[in-house]
Amino acid sequence: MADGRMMAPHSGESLLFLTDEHLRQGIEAMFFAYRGFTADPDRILADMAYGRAHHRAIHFINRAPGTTVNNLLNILGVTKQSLNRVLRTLIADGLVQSRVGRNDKRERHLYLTDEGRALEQELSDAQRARMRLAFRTAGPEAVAGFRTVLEAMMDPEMRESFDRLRDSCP
Amino acid sequence: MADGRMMAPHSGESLLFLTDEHLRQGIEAMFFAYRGFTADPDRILADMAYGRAHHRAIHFINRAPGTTVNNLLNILGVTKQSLNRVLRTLIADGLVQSRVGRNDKRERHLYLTDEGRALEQELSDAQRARMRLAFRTAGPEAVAGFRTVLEAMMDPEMRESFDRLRDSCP
DNA sequence: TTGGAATGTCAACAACGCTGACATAAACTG
DNA sequence: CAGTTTATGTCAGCGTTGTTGACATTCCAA
Repeated sequence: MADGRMMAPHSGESLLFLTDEHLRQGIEAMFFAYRGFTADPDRILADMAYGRAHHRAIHFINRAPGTTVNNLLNILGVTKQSLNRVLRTLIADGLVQSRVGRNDKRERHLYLTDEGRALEQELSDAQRARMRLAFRTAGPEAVAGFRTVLEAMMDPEMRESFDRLRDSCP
Repeated sequence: MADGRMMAPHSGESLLFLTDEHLRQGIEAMFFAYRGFTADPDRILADMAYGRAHHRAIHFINRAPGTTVNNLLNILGVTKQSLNRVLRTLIADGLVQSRVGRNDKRERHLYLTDEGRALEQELSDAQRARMRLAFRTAGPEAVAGFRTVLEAMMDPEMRESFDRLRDSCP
């Protein structure tokens, strides 16, 4: 099977970081880091009737107010039925407002209410605090490398969503 | 609320990468990259009756053969009841073998069978291939930064698990 | 105007987190 | 050494969130 250790001699010292052992460490680092990444919002949400799916919806509605259900679907990469359940509770609880489209009445445009924005703030503050500490600890060059590798790890469509969101905010 | 933009003037140019906008990009990068990270194994597992939880169990049993249920629990960060359901199916399907402890008969030591090792190989090959491509695209310095930031993002206990696993393999 | 495509909603099911109750084995205590 | 406490693992049941299937509404094009 594809063994990184086998190819190192061909490629010289500069590719030693591609041994299977290094790749496995990268894989495990992703696993453990993602747990930390979601830990703080998860703790906040556990007290309410919400979960990680609600957080994601709230995050991206805040990021792109007026977005449609379909658009949100593509960003989140779940089925509309799954998203719909989450949106239903958020709307019922008054965190999200859904407005029928002006031009196309099939579409629903989504906005956070004041209450929704407040929860979004609370969640992002917690998540940003951890990210800020990690970034500060690691330093600017490490952060640049972090972002480069993450972008290279995305599927092309996700990469597009990511770039589009990035470009939409100055 | 904690606004990175507000603190930039205090800290000078070297901390500009800590603005809320940069942090949010880091957060979204984690989200999209993790989707890519799990996409390939998920595709393989979807055809079987297994999911991501089975992959994680198989991965760490392979990494530390003979580990106990309790030990696996601490690494995976789930409840033993949740892990037990996964292990039960893996044992029933002959991918994992569970042996009663010699010294302490309460413990169960876990090993992959040949069949289990085969699935592990298939899953890691897919995941490593993506990681290898990302690492190669990004280059060694970016990879170093990637690992530095991820380690800084972990909770201390996860960081310990990560280090212990890393040190256990030369 | 009618048939198909797009959008969103409702219903039911599977994977996988969780808590609670329990059996067994080990360890401690009087 | 008997009785209690602690540790480990198993079984049962529930909640969140993913899935597919069926359907209503709206738009658009033949």
